Amino acid sequence: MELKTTNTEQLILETAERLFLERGYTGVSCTEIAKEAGVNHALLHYYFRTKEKLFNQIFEQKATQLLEFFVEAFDRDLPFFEKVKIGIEMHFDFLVQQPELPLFVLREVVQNKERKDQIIQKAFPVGQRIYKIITPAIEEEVKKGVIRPVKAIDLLLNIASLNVFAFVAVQVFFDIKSDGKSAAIRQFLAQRKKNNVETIIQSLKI
Amino acid sequence: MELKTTNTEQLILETAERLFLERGYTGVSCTEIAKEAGVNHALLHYYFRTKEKLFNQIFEQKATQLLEFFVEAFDRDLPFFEKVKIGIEMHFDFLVQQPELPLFVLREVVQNKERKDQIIQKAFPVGQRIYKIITPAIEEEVKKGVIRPVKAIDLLLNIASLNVFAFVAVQVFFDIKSDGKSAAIRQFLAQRKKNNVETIIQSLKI
Amino acid sequence: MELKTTNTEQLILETAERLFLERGYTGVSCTEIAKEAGVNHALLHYYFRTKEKLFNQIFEQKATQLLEFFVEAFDRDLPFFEKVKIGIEMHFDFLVQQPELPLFVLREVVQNKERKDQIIQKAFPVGQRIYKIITPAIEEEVKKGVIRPVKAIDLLLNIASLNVFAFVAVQVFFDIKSDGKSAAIRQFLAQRKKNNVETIIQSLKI
Amino acid sequence: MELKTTNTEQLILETAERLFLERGYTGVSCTEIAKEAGVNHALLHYYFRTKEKLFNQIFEQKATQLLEFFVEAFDRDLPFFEKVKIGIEMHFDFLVQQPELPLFVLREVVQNKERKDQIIQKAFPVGQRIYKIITPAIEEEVKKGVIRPVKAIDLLLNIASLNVFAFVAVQVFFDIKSDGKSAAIRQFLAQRKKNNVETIIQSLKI
DNA sequence: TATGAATGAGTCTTCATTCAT
DNA sequence: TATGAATGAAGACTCATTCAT
Repeated sequence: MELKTTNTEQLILETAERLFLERGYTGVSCTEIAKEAGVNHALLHYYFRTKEKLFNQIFEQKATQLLEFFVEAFDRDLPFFEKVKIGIEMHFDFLVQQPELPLFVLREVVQNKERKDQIIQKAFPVGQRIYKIITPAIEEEVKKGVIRPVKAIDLLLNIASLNVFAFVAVQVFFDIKSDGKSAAIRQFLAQRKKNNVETIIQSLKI
Repeated sequence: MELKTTNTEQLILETAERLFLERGYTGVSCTEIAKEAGVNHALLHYYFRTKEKLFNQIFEQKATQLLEFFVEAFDRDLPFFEKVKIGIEMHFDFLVQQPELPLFVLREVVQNKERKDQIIQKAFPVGQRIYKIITPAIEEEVKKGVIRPVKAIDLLLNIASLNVFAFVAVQVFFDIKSDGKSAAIRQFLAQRKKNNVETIIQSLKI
Repeated sequence: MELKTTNTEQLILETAERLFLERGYTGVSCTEIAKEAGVNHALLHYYFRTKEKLFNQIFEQKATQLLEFFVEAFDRDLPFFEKVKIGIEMHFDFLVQQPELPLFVLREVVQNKERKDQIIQKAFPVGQRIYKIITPAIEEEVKKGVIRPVKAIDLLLNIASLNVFAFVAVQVFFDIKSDGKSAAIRQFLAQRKKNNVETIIQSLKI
Repeated sequence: MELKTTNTEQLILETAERLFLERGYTGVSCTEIAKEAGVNHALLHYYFRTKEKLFNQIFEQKATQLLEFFVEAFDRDLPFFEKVKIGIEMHFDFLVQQPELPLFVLREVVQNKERKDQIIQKAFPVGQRIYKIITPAIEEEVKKGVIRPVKAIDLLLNIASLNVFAFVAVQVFFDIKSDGKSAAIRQFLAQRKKNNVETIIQSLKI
């Protein structure tokens, strides 16, 4: 809704986003954000009032992205196995762009009651939408005898587990900051992507 | 070696463990630990010198537990599918005891280079041990034509993904602290445990 | 270069100078400096970052003053005995303005290796300059048969000893802070000034 | 008067003396003294009650030594010039044994009103004794026409200045702790000792 | 005599925030 | 819009001291 964001405001926001994603709310100070962005640290409060408000703005955006993209990935009119395959791959590719995203959201959700409530409220409609997409699709395939009966929630959690954990693992095993997009990382992720699709597809078959 | 740890020292350690598991290194202050434990905060430095040392003591123990138990779970002389099933279940049950453990370790590993290196060093031998257990078991089954060819690392990551993520999800969806072991949580976890075993087993079949 | 120093910054600096001169680095706390200056003690760190940096700024200035003035005192184109007499008197008069200076510098130099190295580096060129002024002057007088042969370094140390010690003694025997410039102190110093000139001059004669 | 001092008490005392001489009252902590002495730091309070009391005990002893030895040096039945020469040399040799002593005493006296009063009280009778030794000796020589008229107090301060300052200078120019008794230090001190005697003697002559 | 445990006060320093300009 | 100055609260940590054993 906020149509006009100054360059400076945007700069602060981007810097804060980068640092918060790296080290979380408590791990970053306002002074550091300001210094990194090259602005006076009083300015940060001029634009965002408090650290909490600045953080929440970023957090809300990021959490929303994470959730909504999960739905989008599966919201396609395709044959069932295609839908699942494409969905997993799209979700995975989305995370490639922002590998720090899932752990960032999880970390903060778990640490802060308010944010947990906030995200659950947001997750509920998202969950319903995706549920409505996946449930009938599963039922149809089960009726056709192509897949074994599974609950939609389990399937979705399985996908989320495998995809998200790939990026958590990447952050544990590799130095994402300095390695950037090294060949080793790319290879590891490619393998996990392929594995995740196969694992889910295979696990559904009778 | 340190056979005698005072009651007070133990009390501080336990309090610190609880708080650190909840909110991480940067999210907890020494003053808070001391207050929560009901002791003077100088005492905390008397026993542990620095916050870092206190934290590391806890972190190392927790990370070791997490890693070693994963191996133990699969280090059993059983038929392949049994080994996998029992392994997943044991690992899952272990996490039930300490649902905050995986996110705690992941959080700190990702945030702190030193701790990442520390845990990778520790993870390496553990990884090798489990790899030696699983690889020949897989090969044998593949030869028998019972399972499709999969890499051990992929299988293990799949298991870790599904099990760990169940507890991350629990922390997101439920209020672990106050709910304690509510029926809803128990039910959710029971369902995920069953699902995880089935998903992995099914995904292996040809 | 820094032309503008706030009133407050200057106030802190002056208060710190006064207290450090009185009681040395370890004898004064940041809190005390702030309280004495009537400012919040966070402000002290806002301007100077650390106690060490604040102290060093003062110390360097004071040590430089002390050294450079010693040279200046003797850097005059005068007949030998005049040069010595005027030099001693100028140096003495300089110390009258800042009686705490020599003991302050000596105290910190002896207590802190880093500062010792720092001052020795600074003292070296100063020493050379004054050496070049005094040595030929002595040699000439010796050749004329007016004074006995002495080493420049000994003459200079003798002067420094007598002058500096007068102010150390003043601090021991009198209460410089409350007495301020009492008659007793003035008289004592006048007598020492006269004595120092006579002692040095007499000691040079054949 | 305290006849029995335990080994441990003595050990603490010696350690404290060494550290206090090096870095002064505020520069040393009780914990450090105890650690250095290898004893529990509560023991230090068992023996000496407070840091202040421990320090004062050492300070008083050291200050007394410093003062009394000055008298002793000149309290000899010798011809005037011999008395002065021997006195300077004895005093100088005494300081060789404890080069840190004068600066230590001066530092603490200046920093602490109580200790200043304490030492002045002690210095008074000492001063009188030495005054009574030197004054008539000077008068006699003046009468004989051998020396120019000087005040006893000036002569004594001159001697103290030259001798003490030699050891202050040694601490500034050399690294007394690591160099120990290096050749360079020995040479410097030998030269100063010779210079001090000559300077004083020459300065007295008509 | 000796020590481990405990503490209140104090150390330096950083924090998020406010305000006048 | 932007900043330098200012502050109270909190950060980790050390201090001298006490006390029970």
